[in-house]
Amino acid sequence: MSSPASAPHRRPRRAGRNRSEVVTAAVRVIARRGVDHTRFADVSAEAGVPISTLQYYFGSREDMVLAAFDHAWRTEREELDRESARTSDPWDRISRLVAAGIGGFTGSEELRGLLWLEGVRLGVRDPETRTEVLGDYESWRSLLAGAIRDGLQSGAFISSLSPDDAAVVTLAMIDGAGLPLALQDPRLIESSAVDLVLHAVAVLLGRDRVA
Amino acid sequence: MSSPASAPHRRPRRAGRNRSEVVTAAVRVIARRGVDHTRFADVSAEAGVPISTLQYYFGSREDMVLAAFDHAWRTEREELDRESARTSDPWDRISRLVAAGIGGFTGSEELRGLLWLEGVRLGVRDPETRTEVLGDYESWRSLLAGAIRDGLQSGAFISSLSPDDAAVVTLAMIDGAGLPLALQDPRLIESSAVDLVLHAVAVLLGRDRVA
Amino acid sequence: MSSPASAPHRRPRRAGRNRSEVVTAAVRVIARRGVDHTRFADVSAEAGVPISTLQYYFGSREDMVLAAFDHAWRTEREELDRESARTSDPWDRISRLVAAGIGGFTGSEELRGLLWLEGVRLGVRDPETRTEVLGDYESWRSLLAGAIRDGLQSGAFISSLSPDDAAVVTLAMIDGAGLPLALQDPRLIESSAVDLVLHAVAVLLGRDRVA
Amino acid sequence: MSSPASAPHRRPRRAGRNRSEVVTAAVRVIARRGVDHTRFADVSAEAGVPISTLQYYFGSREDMVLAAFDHAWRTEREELDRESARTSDPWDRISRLVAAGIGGFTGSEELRGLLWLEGVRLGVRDPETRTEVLGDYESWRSLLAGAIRDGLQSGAFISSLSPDDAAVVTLAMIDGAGLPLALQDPRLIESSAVDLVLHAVAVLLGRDRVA
DNA sequence: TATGAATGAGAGTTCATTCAT
DNA sequence: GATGAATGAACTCTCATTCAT
Repeated sequence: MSSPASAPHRRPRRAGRNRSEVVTAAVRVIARRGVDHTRFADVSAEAGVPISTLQYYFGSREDMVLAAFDHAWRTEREELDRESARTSDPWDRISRLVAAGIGGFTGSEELRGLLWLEGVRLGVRDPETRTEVLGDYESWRSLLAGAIRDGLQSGAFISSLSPDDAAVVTLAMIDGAGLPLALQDPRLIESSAVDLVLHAVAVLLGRDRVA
Repeated sequence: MSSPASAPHRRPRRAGRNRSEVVTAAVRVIARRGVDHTRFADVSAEAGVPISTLQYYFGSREDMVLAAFDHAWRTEREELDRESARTSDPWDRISRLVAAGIGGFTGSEELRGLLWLEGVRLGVRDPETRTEVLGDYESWRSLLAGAIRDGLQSGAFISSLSPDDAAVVTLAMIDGAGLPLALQDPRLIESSAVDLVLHAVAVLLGRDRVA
Repeated sequence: MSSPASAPHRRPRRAGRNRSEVVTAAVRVIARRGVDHTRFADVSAEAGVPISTLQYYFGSREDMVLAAFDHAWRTEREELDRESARTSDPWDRISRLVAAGIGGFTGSEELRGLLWLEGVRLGVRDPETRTEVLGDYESWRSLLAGAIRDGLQSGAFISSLSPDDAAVVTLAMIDGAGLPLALQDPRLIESSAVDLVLHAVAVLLGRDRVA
Repeated sequence: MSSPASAPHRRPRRAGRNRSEVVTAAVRVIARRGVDHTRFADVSAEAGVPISTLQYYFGSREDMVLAAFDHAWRTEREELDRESARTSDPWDRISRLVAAGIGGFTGSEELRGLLWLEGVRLGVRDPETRTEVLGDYESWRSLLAGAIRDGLQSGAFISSLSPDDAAVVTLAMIDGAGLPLALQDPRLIESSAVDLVLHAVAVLLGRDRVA
């Protein structure tokens, strides 16, 4: 393509770029079809590269799956940090996190919730994945706990629960409300689910004591 | 039930009895290995019957899985009803339900939580299963909502949430706390998880106002 | 059920009658689906009796097929004799036989031709069946040869072929025209096929020398 | 065809070549055992390649069968054209075609007749195959009709049948005589069958008026 | 005499993987 | 660095058959 002589790395990104495109394709397939129904052939079709190329990139099917999850966790963490950094107000931060968490479970384009579900399911049986999923839990909890701690210190919140415990419960509500949303439970639609959880969290944090 | 001493049929209704034993074997395998890794061979080994017998009983692998889930949902519902009927005190009933729900996710013998997780995962993609899972959600919610309503009427609880909404949130906490428990999250062990959720529910229902 | 002592044969025909109904059901299924696609299940459905009853009647699948063919050959022979006995005029007899033979290959209700084809196909590889099919050939040829011989003796026909050879050729034309008819060859429809073959046979027997 | 001494590809187009060898193996097995008894295992043994390779080549058993028939029809048509082009004399051409047609039904090495029979049997029930078999019929008939037309025009033949009709009848005799030959009918051995049919055709075409 | 329950054998299909370019 | 050809392993499914009643 260019300067074949002087460049020490002729196509430094080409391969890497293509590989990362393939990874995101794998992520999409896994979220849509589920880990156990993700075949090389599916990812091959989604990414537009031959099966043997996938194997060249990842080695085995299992390694492809792990690479996809690895990429997904990392991406999610970055997005989370970015999202929660957009405001300093504790309740605002919590609201954003709750909305983001529950939002991951709705809509046919949104694959985060499904991918998380696949991760949990895998983690229940596979120790390696488990560690990664628990890391994801920790990211969420620490962000939530941070906001809660700030609110308590500022006097905006009052709670008999420790910030960490409150974070655990809050995250539980996000996940526990997200799953029926993913199931299109007629009892829950996204907006009301977010409101409901936020209402409960507000009670928990003594934020509605004025009401 | 009781064969009157000299029954002409030595083994009463062999087929039906054996089939139901096989179903519970299938349930165990599904919970342990996951739906997608449940082979005829696995159930065959667990139940001690040849593969072809499984096919004779169920027709196809998929139908075997459905039969297993069907059995599991039905069983769970019966157990739930029995459990919640053991006391009339609203808070007691809620405590039992929370403990039962979260308890389903712990211990290697306990398969309910894992089976539920498989059901959710299936239901996300399969409409038929989805209906059944949502039915399960309804069972839980109606029991919880009933207890909450009783408590509100008796004045034991005070809440700005409707009984139905409070039930939704409570169930979300059970499920959302159950999953990390199934992942053996070091942050949660069973007893503390139950206490934590109960504490949060108590706050939600204005039960700790005296405390 | 009744007089268990004196009657030497309690239900002398019941079984036999049902068995023969089942045989004709098997014949229909074989003609429709082909020998190799005829399952116990198909005959069971067609005859309305359980599979195990078929096995009780015939022993094995193969024996069921043989019984069906046996019945079919016998029936065909009787019909042939009856058909050709209905007239003494040689050409009339030939016409009837040609029309009957070719007619067996047309229409969705007519299964004779298909059954014969199955028989041939089986006979090519199975000596036992082969003998039966060749017997069927003999029946046709002797009827045809008889008519031809009569015609030659009466001076109605003139041919350089022996009656036996002429019969062989005539039967070949019947079968050879029947197959494309069974294939719904647009080039052949039943009436024209019969006319065409009869025309050729007439030429062969010097019957159109006046024309 | 000829590799120019030092070709960089040691084995030229391995895939294509081997595949076509496998197809002919499939043709042999089908003719010998019949379509419905042709298993992957049989062709695998005959061709000396693993079953999975057959599936890689053809996709499914059914497609393998179709590929085999496709190959066989094409081959037969080419052979027919070649055979009939070897002489310009109408009667010679007819003789060759009759002999070739009937010859396909005799001898244990000769598989054409058996394959044709399988095709007919399949075509009776499967529309796709039917079209191909009827195409085969057309090839034969057009060659025969061409020779007959030539003979009529040259005055060598005289017939009250149109060339097309005469061709239909001639082909019927070939097939109708071929089947009992395939059944090893003691009444017919190859040479006499060919002579007999040729005699009949000669009469039909008014060729023996001199005799 | 007739039938339901249970099972073994045999076959096709999917899919990851290995190998050679 | 990337890809097509080929293959073995694992699994489901169909179906005839055996057994007991």
